Amino acid sequence: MKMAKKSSEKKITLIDVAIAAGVSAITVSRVINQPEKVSEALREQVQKAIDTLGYIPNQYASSLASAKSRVIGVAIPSLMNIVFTDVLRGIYEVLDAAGYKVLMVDTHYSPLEEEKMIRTLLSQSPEAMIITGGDQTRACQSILQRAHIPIVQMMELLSQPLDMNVGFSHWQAGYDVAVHLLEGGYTRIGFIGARMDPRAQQRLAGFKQALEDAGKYSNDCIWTTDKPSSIGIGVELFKELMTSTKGVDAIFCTNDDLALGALFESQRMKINVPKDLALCGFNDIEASQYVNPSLTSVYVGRYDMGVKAAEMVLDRLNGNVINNIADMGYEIKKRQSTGQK
Amino acid sequence: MKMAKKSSEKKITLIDVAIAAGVSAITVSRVINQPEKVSEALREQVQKAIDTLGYIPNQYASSLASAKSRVIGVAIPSLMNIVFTDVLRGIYEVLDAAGYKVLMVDTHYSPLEEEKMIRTLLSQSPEAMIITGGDQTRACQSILQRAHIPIVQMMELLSQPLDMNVGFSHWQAGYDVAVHLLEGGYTRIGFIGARMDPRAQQRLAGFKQALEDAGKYSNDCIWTTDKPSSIGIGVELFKELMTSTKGVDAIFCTNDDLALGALFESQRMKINVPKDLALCGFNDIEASQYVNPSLTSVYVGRYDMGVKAAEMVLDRLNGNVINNIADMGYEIKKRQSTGQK
DNA sequence: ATGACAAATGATAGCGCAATCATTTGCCTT
DNA sequence: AAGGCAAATGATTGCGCTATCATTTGTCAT
Repeated sequence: MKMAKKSSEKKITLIDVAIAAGVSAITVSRVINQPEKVSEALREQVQKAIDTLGYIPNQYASSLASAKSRVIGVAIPSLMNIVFTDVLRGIYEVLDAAGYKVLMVDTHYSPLEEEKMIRTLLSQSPEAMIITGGDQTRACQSILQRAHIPIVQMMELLSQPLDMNVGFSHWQAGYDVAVHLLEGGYTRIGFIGARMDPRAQQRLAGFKQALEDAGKYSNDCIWTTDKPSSIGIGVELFKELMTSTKGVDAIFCTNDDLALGALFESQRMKINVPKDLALCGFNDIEASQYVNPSLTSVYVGRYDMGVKAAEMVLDRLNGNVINNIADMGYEIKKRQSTGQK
Repeated sequence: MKMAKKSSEKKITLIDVAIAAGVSAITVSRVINQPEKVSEALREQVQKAIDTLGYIPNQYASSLASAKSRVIGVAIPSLMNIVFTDVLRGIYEVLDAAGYKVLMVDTHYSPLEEEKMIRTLLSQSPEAMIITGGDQTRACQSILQRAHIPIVQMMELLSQPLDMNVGFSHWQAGYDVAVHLLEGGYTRIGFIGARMDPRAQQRLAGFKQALEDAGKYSNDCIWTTDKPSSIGIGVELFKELMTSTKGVDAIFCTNDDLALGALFESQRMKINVPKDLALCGFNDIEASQYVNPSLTSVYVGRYDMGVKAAEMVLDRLNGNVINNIADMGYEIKKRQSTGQK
C-alpha cells in the first residue's frame, strides 16, 4: 500500500521502520543482519516497511555499536601506474565479494604522505590493512603495529615484514634479466629507469650485480630520472642514453612504458631491434606481446598478487592458519626484442 | 581459536586522552577539530597526551555525533579500464586535497550491481556521490534522489541528469570521426567495438548516422562483441572483420586498445596503414601518439573530467552557485594512421 | 573597583545502532 | 494437561564522539 507522503528530508532510521512495521527496533536490526532469527511472517512485514520507507542503514551507528567496520584499508603509491591499479583490482574483487568495503589511499610514493594517509585509514577502524612495500616511517610502522589488525605488505619480499608479506624478489628479477641479455651475446648493456622507487632500485641493484659478476658493468650505461614513468619519458631517456654513450647494444628498461618508448623511437631512428639493439621491459603489460617486434618483459602476476593479499587478509580474519609469506615469483617472457644479435 | 585479548590491546579513546591530559573530553575533541578554540598551553598539553598514547580518533563515533562523514561515494563501471582509473585519479586528487575520503565501488557495467553498490555507498552517509552515466535502474535513481545530496553523473552528456552532469557527446564524437575518415577519401568504412557500453553505443550511433548521411553505410562492416576490450580482442575483431568483409579501407575502433591491436596485426599482415587502411581509435591513450604510424584518436580529458566532477561536488557542498552542466568536449587528434589514401 | 563581555573550558545529552539479557510464545513430551 | 525447552521477540544500555548550552576565567572601560 502506498502512502501519500511529503518529501520530508528527515532521515529514516531503524526506529521509523520499527514503528511502521509495528515491531521493536531490534527486530528490524535482526531482519537486516540475522534474518534467520526472525520468523518469516515478521520478516516480510518488516522488509515491506523497509522498502516502503526506503530505509538505508547508517553504517556509522552500526559500526560503532558492533565494533565491526567491514572496511579494509589499502595504501598504494600511485593511481597513475597500471601496476597498482591492477593490484587494486585484484584486492577489490576478492574483498568486495566477501562483503568488505575497500578504502583506498594514494601515497604518491612518499613515506611521509603514507603515514598521514595511514592515520586516516586507521581512523576508519579497518579490520585489516594492505600496504605497499616496507618503506614506512618508524612512526607509521609503530601505529600500524599498535592497531592489532592483520597487515599485508605487498609488491616485494621483505626481510622483516610487519606481519604478512606477498611479493617477489625484484633484485633477483633484475639479476636474471642481465643474465638473459648476456646469454644473447650482448656485451654493452645499459639501463634506463624513471620513478626509481625502492623496487626499481632493487631491480637495478640485481642487474648491476649480474653485470659486475660477468665483468661487463659500465657506469655510463645507466640512465635514470625521478620523473614519473611514461612512454614519452622512455623516448627521452632512450635518446639521451644513445647519444651520450656509444656502442650500447642492449637496454633493460625498468618498466614496459619506458621500453615501448625506446622501441618506438628506435623504429623511428631505423635502429634494428634486436639485431643492433636488444630491449627488455618489466611488468609485461598487454601491449608488449603485440608490438612488432614483440617485447621481452618480466611477467608479474599483478592481479594475482592483489588477490593473494586479499585472501591472506580474509584467511586471517576467518581464523584460518596460513603461511604469512607468499612469493609470487615472476617469469621472463623471452620475445623478439631480445633475440640473438 | 580466539586469542585472549590483552589489556594492552584496549583501544585508546578520547576519554583516555582527556584523563591523561587532565582536561575534559570535549577539550580534546576541540584540539582535534577546532584547535583555534583552545588556548595554546592546553593545546600542547593535549597534543602531547595524544602523541604519547598514540590516539587515533574513531571516525564512526565522530560521524555519528556530528552527522558529517567527509566521505564522497564514487561508482565506476570497471577498474580494468584506464578511462575510469584516470577519471578516478582526477576525482581522488581533488577530493583528497579537500580533506574528503573517496569510497569507490566497481559496478562491473551492470545497472543491477550498480544499484546494490550504491546502496552500500549510501549506507556510509556520503556527503555527495559521483556516478557514471545515466543508465541506473529506476529504483536506484529513486534512492539517489531521496538521499538529498549532490550527485554528479559523469562521462557522458545526459538529456535528463539527476542533478549535475559532466561529460561530452559521444554521439557527436562518433559522427565527427566518420566525417574525418570520409574526408580522407575512404569509402568503405568499418567499425569494431568491444564491451559496447551505453557510451560506445552512442559513438557507434553517431558514426552510423554520418555514414548514412553520406550514403556510405554498410551493415557488414560493423563488428562488435560484448567481451571486455583489450589489444588481444582488437587483433581478433580486426582479423574477423578483414576476412569476412572485403574492401574495407578504414576502421573506427571504439577505443585505442582495439585500434592498437588492429594496427599491430595489420603490420604483421603487411597491410599498409594508412595507404591501404586507415585506423582511428578513441580515448587517445599515451601509446597512440608514439606508435608507428602514429594513431589517430579522439582525445578526451579523462583526468580533467574527474577533476571537474570533484570540483562541482565541492562547489555545491561549499554553497557556491555553479553551472550544473559541464561539456568537456573532445578533440580528434589527426595522426598518420588516417593520412590520405 | 565593578560590571560587561569575550574567550576558554566543562557538563550533559544524544547520534543510530547492536550486544546483552529478559521475557514471551509455540511446541513437544509424558 | 502440565511441564520443559527452544525459538521468537523485546527492553535496556552503551559504543565514542560532538552539539549545545552552561559555567568559569580573563580583559577592559568606566
